[in-house]
Amino acid sequence: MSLMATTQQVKRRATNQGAAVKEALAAEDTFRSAQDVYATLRANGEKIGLSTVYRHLQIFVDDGLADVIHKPDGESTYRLCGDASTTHHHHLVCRSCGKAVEIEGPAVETWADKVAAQNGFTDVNHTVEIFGLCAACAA
Amino acid sequence: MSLMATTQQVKRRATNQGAAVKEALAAEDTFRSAQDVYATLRANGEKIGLSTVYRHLQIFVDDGLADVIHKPDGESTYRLCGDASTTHHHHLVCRSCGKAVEIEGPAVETWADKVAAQNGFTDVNHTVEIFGLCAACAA
DNA sequence: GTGTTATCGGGAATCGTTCCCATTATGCCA
DNA sequence: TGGCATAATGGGAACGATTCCCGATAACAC
Repeated sequence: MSLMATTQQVKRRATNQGAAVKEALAAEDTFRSAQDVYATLRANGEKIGLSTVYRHLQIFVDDGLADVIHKPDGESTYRLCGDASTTHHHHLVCRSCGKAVEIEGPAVETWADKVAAQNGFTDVNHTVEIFGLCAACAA
Repeated sequence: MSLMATTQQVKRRATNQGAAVKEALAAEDTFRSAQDVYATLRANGEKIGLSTVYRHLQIFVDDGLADVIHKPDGESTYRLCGDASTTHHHHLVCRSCGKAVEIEGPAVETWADKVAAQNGFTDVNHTVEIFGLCAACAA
């Protein structure tokens, strides 16, 4: 994103399901799919529907509480990332286990904006994700 | 990609359909979805099935003739990019019309590899796509 | 030509995600 | 504290992109 970084939170109701989803995400520092989170919650005996999981994940993203990564296979994965005030950053993600490390690359940001401007592009944003095998999974 | 840059082409049969798909892609310098290409071909009276379009697009990717971009909405889009020997590059893509400009950022490549190495990640690759509105679409 | 076999294509199947809507539960106010 | 307005829920249907299956078709070699 580049414009509208407001992230204005709308009033929302506190529900068990919402808390459960957040908790599930908070439990791991990996990017997890909606289906995955749903399965985990159900396995824990949580009473929640798939729609609700999707709903909350999207809300977290809208509120700037979570980041999304679209895996090459098309699946969307989510991960809580600090709070809404955290600066823009990217991720180094393990292809195998999903574990992610937040990284920053100021140079990339400016480079992206410059290149876009040179080509007459406006309203620019970019995606930069680095995939690899973490030390643990390499074994 | 970082390893396996071999791009070994298997012997393939020359078919009208394969040629048609390549032609359709070659006609525009924009990233286009399989559905889009299929619709265009059918509109042109081409006799081809959707499966075949997907098949050839995937073949182009495997042979290193085309690049893929997974749009945020999950749709995959394809574009012919020089030939297999072309160097690794990224794209500046118009969110609206799909028009793409090939860009290079040597600094980004080295930065990505360095960051990954520092965190113990191996077998690294990365995706860098810049989205924006091209001058034409901004109007 | 003829035969072998890669390729085609249409429809069924899959998969992630969104939509719909009657039911439930939260938060506010009296 | 009780009751109400309405946000949130969830299960199943709907959807769109992609893949799979497999009998029919067409390339290429001899």
